[in-house]
Amino acid sequence: MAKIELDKTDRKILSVLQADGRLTNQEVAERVNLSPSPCLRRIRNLEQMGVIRQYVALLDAERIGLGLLAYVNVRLERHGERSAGGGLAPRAAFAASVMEWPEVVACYAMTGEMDFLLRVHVEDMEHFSRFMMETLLRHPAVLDVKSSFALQRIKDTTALPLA
Amino acid sequence: MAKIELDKTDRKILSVLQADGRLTNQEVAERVNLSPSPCLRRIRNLEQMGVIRQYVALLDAERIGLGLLAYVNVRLERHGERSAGGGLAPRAAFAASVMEWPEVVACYAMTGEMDFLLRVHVEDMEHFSRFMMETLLRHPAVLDVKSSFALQRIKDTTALPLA
DNA sequence: CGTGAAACATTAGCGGC
DNA sequence: GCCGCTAATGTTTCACG
Repeated sequence: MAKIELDKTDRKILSVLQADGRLTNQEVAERVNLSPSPCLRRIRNLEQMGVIRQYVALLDAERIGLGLLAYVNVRLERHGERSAGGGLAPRAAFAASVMEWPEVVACYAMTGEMDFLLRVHVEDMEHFSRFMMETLLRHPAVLDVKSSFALQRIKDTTALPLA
Repeated sequence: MAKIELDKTDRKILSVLQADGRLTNQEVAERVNLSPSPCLRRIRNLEQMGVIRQYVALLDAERIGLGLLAYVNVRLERHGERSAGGGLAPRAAFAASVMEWPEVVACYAMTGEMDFLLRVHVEDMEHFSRFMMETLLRHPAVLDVKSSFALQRIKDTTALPLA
């Protein structure tokens, strides 16, 4: 959880791996002007410290049939921060449900009037509508929602700035 | 851009690589019950078709010192959808600027009252404030903005649902 | 940090279902 | 068409200087 100090070489390595996570260690080593073994030691260290969280393949949403991207603001019921009946508080119950819904790829608790912001990938508006009616709006913790739909992707990168 | 047909094996491969993008071809092959060569051919094919867009390393924002995540709604000036002076229209000018700002990791044009939704990673509130005052609000295309800050990450995955 | 060598992975060609 | 074998080439990953 704490911030970790990174030297220039570490940052170069991270920048290279943020752009291509499948580079061979040899290629990374070349690009950061190191020989393979110290480079590998640094990479393993960055993995160990949790600076590198994961390696993943990124898919093209449209090519796998997910043509609609929505951001949904959710407001929860206010009553029962501690449930009387022994159930979960609304926030915990909602968080648990979100983990189960595959179309919700991201969910953050936020400041402001809305409690949560969801990123939702679905095939089309019909599927979105079904998800709303049959799942999200039926959830007992949900008070109301406001949805917006992506018209155009200007930029979307997983690469964080390494100042 | 078009949707691509995937059989069960392709979907298994994608699901495995979305969870770990550095698996060796041999390991992928084992998990999908294929021998290495057809598995590799399928993976290369999925890359070629653009279903797999990219392989990346995901970093932990906090551990590299980015402790604050904001979502910023931006509304643009309405006048001059085509600029008289030969400059870019506000939307195009704004999009071009967004590409240059490293703290903005995502930007979508959206339906609704706000024109754009930005995801912004910064060190702390002071840096956010500086980014607002000195960069975003100074941009000639920007009319006004509304910011919300992430209090808690419930879920955030790059893995898309493979229905 | 760099070198070298063993273990392991990738990938093209070819034959079979 | 798609699968699986084999064999050459390239990569990873140590112990050690």
